[in-house]
Amino acid sequence: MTTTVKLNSREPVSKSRLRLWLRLLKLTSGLEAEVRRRLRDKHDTTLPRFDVMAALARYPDGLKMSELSGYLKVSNGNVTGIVDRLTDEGLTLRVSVPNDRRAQLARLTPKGLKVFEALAQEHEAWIDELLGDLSKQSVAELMSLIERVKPAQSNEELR
Amino acid sequence: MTTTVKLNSREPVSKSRLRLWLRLLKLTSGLEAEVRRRLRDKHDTTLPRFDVMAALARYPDGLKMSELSGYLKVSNGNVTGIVDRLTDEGLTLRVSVPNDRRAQLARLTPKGLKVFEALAQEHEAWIDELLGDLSKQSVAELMSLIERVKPAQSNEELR
DNA sequence: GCATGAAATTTTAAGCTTAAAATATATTTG
DNA sequence: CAAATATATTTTAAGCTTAAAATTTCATGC
Repeated sequence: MTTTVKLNSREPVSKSRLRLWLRLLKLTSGLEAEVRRRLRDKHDTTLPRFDVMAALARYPDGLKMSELSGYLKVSNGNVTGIVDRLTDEGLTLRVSVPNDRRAQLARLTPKGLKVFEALAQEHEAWIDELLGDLSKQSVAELMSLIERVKPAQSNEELR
Repeated sequence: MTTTVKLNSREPVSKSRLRLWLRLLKLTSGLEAEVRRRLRDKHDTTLPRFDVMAALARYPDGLKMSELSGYLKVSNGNVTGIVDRLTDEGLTLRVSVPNDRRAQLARLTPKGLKVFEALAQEHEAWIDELLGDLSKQSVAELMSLIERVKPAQSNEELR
């Protein structure tokens, strides 16, 4: 239940924070690249498409385009394109909103839901495999350390 | 020097690994977005440009285009475009390699080096600020936990 | 009711990214 | 040495991403 660590007191903390950041970035970028690769090679899809489907799966009644982009923290124009392409493939559709002809709900089609559920299950297995070196304890320790970084939680506004 | 953690034994470890992964991704994406924002707003540049300059700063004699893309783990065509634009701005240049007319070295210009050094100094301060909630100890603990994940180190080949 | 401003979305322009094709040069091999 | 193969790089096509401009519709105030 404990971790013991040697501290290098010679180095200023700003340098070790930078090294940690670069390591963190290398780790997440590498894992993310592997997930992208598998999505492409095994399922002919992409991470952005997966993210959009995951958001819509969580909201079965659909999300307005602006809600979707807010939820995913990407631009409006961005989701326009992704939903366009998902719609071309029959995985999503746009539903008009009563009493507001400006807005539209994006929704998963039944096919889209089915595709996403299979994808999500595989995705969880991939992560389990890729993080397989982390024991339950290490996972818990990492989670608790990560939570200490403010922007992680109050992700809303950093500016 | 120790960390104590409550373990939720109810949850399968695959689920907690997935939650950790999503948290990690949210943290690094948020921090990276903030760095990109500052590079753009304060210095009218981008993270890929910064990464290329950082690589070239580490190799003052220059890197072949393929070495550069290998070092940064991006495609060949990718660095072609970035170096093109850096060269347009007078920050890099291409030097032909003796005895091999196929290859070219990318190098920082003196101006490029000056620009990068200022940028790098600010960048380190940003990271120090953004990770300011992590004590020296937390940094060391995080680093040691991260190192446990295999792909982080043997980044060469996941496939 | 009509003008004005606000809100929701799409379009546009520019850059990043990749895989695959194309080009140019080098090396190997018959 | 000529042909085939390998290597280094660029080009191309498609998708992702953003900020800013453009469009459409709604709400407010006169």
